[in-house]
Amino acid sequence: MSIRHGLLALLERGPSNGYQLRADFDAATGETWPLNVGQVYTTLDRLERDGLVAQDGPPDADGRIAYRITEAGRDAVRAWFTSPVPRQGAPRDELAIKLALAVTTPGVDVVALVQTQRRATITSLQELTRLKMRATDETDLAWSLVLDALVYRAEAEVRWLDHCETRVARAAARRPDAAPVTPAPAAPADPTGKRGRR
Amino acid sequence: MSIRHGLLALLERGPSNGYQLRADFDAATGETWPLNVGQVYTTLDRLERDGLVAQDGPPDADGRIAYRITEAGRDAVRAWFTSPVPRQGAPRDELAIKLALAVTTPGVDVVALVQTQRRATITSLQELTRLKMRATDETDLAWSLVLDALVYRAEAEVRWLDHCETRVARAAARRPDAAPVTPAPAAPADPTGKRGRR
DNA sequence: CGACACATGTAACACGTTACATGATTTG
DNA sequence: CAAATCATGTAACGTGTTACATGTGTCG
Repeated sequence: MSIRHGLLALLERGPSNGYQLRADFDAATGETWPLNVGQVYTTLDRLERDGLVAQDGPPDADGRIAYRITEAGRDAVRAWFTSPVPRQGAPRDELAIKLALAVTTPGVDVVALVQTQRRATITSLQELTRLKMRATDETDLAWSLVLDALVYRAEAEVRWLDHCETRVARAAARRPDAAPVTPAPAAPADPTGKRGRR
Repeated sequence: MSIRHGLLALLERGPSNGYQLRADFDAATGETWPLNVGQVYTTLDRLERDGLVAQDGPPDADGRIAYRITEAGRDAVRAWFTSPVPRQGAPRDELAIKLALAVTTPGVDVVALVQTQRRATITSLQELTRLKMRATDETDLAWSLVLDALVYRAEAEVRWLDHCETRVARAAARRPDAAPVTPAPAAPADPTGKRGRR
């Protein structure tokens, strides 16, 4: 839904066409999440269908089709900007899920997993600081803030990974667990199941 | 893709059926991202189509259809657990996009936006600490780690929001900008900057 | 009996991605 | 001329969400 709202917000700055909107969107987020052009057109169609934007006259001499935001669209933008992003609507965190399953799956080297991820996150963190040198406050506040968001998140991820490592180590110490590597043949797996957790 | 891999990982612990898998998935993540049952069945179909799982015999007396993981599926799980989650494949951060567009859209009260979001994040942070009291290391390590991930992320978000506020204020001070807000009824403007937290 | 948990599935829809197709204009 | 850029669009596919339909078994 970020694209919908993003395009709407861009259109509040004045009528524009799909190609231009895409460029503006990419510029605003510093090409962090590049936007496919086709996506822009389909999204514009849906926005028009929902009455949030309207074509601003016929295509011009160069074939450009300008869209303008409607009153309903303006309301939607206002609502978007004045309401917080819902916390429970947050997308699934792949890394968190992976770790949650790793610690409950026998034969997974959780420590190695954490280490690998940590290295990857640190690397992207370095990449981010390299990018940040090019986006100073002056030139592009928006992009700079987006980069900061990624940095803050990555840093939190590293801290969380370290936290996980100590927690896992502590849990492993508490009860000397099974063999740390995958044994080749499969487990028997109790067909009488029926009872789950909870 | 987290669901695919999640179900695969659960199946590596032994054959199971859709209903049970859903319960296990929810249990592993502490009902943080509840999984729709129907989704499980369609995902199992796709996994079977791709040769990563296979039906483990005919339905039993109670109508249960057990699936088991195949060798290819085992490879996929191993690959998932041994490779880091790609940083550039990260989903769009709605909050970051919103703020990036807010600072480049005239007539948006960025400070108010930040404050509103901050309050919401703090609230969900409190909710999380409340939940954490129920998930101690002993009872459920996986859930506890997931909650920690959310906490770390939320804390980072708060820090980032504070960071944004000062950055925006500094930028606004540097160049006295256009009309600050849509003049709704009682907008107490507050040119002193709303400084106070942290 | 009626309600509820168990268990499987389908249909409709929204969103996103990739890839391709079509033209007009510019430029080396 | 050939290639790149501008600009619009369509098709196919994967994934996710919600809602509904169906049937069995259990229990108060």
